[in-house]
Amino acid sequence: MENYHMLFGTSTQPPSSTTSNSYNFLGAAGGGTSSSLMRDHDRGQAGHSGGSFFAELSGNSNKDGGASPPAAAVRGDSSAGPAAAEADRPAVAGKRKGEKKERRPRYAFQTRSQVDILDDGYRWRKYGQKAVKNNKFPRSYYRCTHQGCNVKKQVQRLSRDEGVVVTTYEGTHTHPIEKSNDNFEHILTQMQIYSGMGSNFSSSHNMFH
DNA sequence: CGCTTTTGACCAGCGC
DNA sequence: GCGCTGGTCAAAAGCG
Repeated sequence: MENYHMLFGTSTQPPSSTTSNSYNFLGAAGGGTSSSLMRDHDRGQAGHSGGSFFAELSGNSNKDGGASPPAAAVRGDSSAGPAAAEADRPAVAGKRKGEKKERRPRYAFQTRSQVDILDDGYRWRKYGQKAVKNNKFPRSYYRCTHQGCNVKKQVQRLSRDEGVVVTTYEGTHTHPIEKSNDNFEHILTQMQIYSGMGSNFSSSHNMFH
């Protein structure tokens, strides 16, 4: 798993190692103020234009900065649900406890694959699926089944390139991999990364070997 | 029998 | 203020 972590990076390591297409893990390095991550942005346009895809993924942990990010994220809490609703269903007010916005690094990368589910050695449980506006393919939400491991992952296939799957990891695993990541390593080799210039990525050649 | 997937509904943030 | 979009939950179904 070491390598895993290393690859994803921590952004601290500038990709100076090689100018050639390195992995496009958008490291976190948020500006502190958690701007809404890829909210509207061009999103679908991934095809061309500047390398940044997901723009900045939040992740900075500077809580000490004072300006704590809007904790509003935690839904639930009072939920202010009208009494009526309560009768029907306890609403979603499941988690009252604010998770504390622990720094949750996000790493996104793209792969060329026929299947959405890449076996990275961890066990994931799907907890949702939603159709996004610009993509005809739905986005799937996964969560690591390991207890205490809050890592989430979302997988989405680009409509413009059905062969491209965008995977976004959120958080870091606090437990060892269950399976040999040998397989995952293999996947890494096929990771495509096109940092924006269309010409470059094409060199990916097939991964079906 | 246990776990995973599926699916609809709900909720919060943002844009208009 | 309303509507849209995205993210999550939870109940039920499905599969090994």
